[in-house]
Amino acid sequence: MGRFSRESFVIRDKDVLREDYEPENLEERGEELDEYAGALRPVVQGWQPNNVFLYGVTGVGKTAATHVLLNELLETTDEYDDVGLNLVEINCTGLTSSYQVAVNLVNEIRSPSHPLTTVESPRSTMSETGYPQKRVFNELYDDLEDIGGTVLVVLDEIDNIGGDDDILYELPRARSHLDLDVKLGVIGISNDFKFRDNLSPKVKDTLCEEEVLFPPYDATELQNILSKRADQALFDDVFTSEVIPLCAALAAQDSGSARQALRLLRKAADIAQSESIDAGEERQITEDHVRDAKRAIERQQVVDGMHSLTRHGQYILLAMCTLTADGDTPERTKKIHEQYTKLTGEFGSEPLKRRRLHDHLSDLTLHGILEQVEDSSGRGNYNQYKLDVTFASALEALEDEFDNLGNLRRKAVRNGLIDSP
DNA sequence: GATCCACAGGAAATAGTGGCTT
DNA sequence: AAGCCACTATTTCCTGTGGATC
Repeated sequence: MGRFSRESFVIRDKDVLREDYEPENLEERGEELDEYAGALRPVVQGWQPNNVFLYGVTGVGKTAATHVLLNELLETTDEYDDVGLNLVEINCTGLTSSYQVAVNLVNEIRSPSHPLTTVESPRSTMSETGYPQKRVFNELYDDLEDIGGTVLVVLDEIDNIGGDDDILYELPRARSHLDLDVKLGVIGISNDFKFRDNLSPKVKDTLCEEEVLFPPYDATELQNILSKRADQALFDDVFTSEVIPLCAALAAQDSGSARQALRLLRKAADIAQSESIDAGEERQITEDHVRDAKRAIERQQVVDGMHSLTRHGQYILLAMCTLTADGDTPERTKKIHEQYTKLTGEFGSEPLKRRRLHDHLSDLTLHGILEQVEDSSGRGNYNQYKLDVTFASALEALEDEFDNLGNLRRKAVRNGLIDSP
């Protein structure tokens, strides 16, 4: 059997398990779809669209529901001459300000692949910074006016912009204020329930006309979703009867996210698949594969997180590792700062101030690399931190970034934290 | 019980980088 | 080239908190 055999044992169609795969029918979201569709109905009549806000944690079908409904809506409006429906959709991941969202909207409209780009006015895209904010909004209005008809602007993961909600104020304003010939609707999709509360009052009034809540899936719903997907993606009888309930249960406990559940199943299938190839015969997916998958996914996320740290983030993680090797964790921020300051000295770089260290530490905590621990000394509510990943994986990640960690590794071996290489 | 200590974390200012306009 | 503009990372300043201390 060759190393690159095309034979596939477990997986029939891997695409069906991919994160970006969107089924034509969305399971278990009947009520939400009805409510959502109701909010979009004015579009069919050619009326001013509602602004719609969708709330729910990641992986509960908000984006999928949007695509399902908007496709239906496009098909329906195609039947009528008097409604010209156009869509502009962007994902706001990584965009931290209204300014950036506006620039990305403009660029999306102008991107050559966008169906709304007209041949007559091939405007060039804007750079991400440099213009006054006013200018960017004006360009956006101009573009929207050129498109005309009914325009639905979909802002996925809009909570990324945090408190800076200018764009949400400006977009609805564009339709009434600039007497444009455009019927404009905004669809905002947020993973964060609190996002609504943080919006300024002027935005809340106009924008939150319709809201649809997407609750997390429970284990039963996840099982149903997974079964449907597994039927397509996997060969028959390649998994034991506990596999799907287990994936569903693990995901339901944690996030209620279908994305997470599918990720587990896919990874478990991957593992079983490569075992099968090694063995040269089919190996069923088992509970153990799912548990291995869970571990592998978590480890990968943390390792990715560690590699994307800034230089000082790495110093701080290194400081935490040395403290751990000395058996001193959990440790108060003060001691962490001392250790960190010593380390930066050794590497000939200036240490950050105390305040900034706090930010880095809570950042690392947020990414699951450190864990904040209750202070046991009885004194005040001070923060203490310890590694929330194995020492081995932290050291491994750090060794990719630093050269001289031999001492640290030896000390860790002496203290039984890791095995000798 | 008033005061102090040591820290957490918010808000605003600053520095450095890089693009845009005139 | 000068003067804007926005971004990110960081520093400075400051308020609040809860146990410790007097």
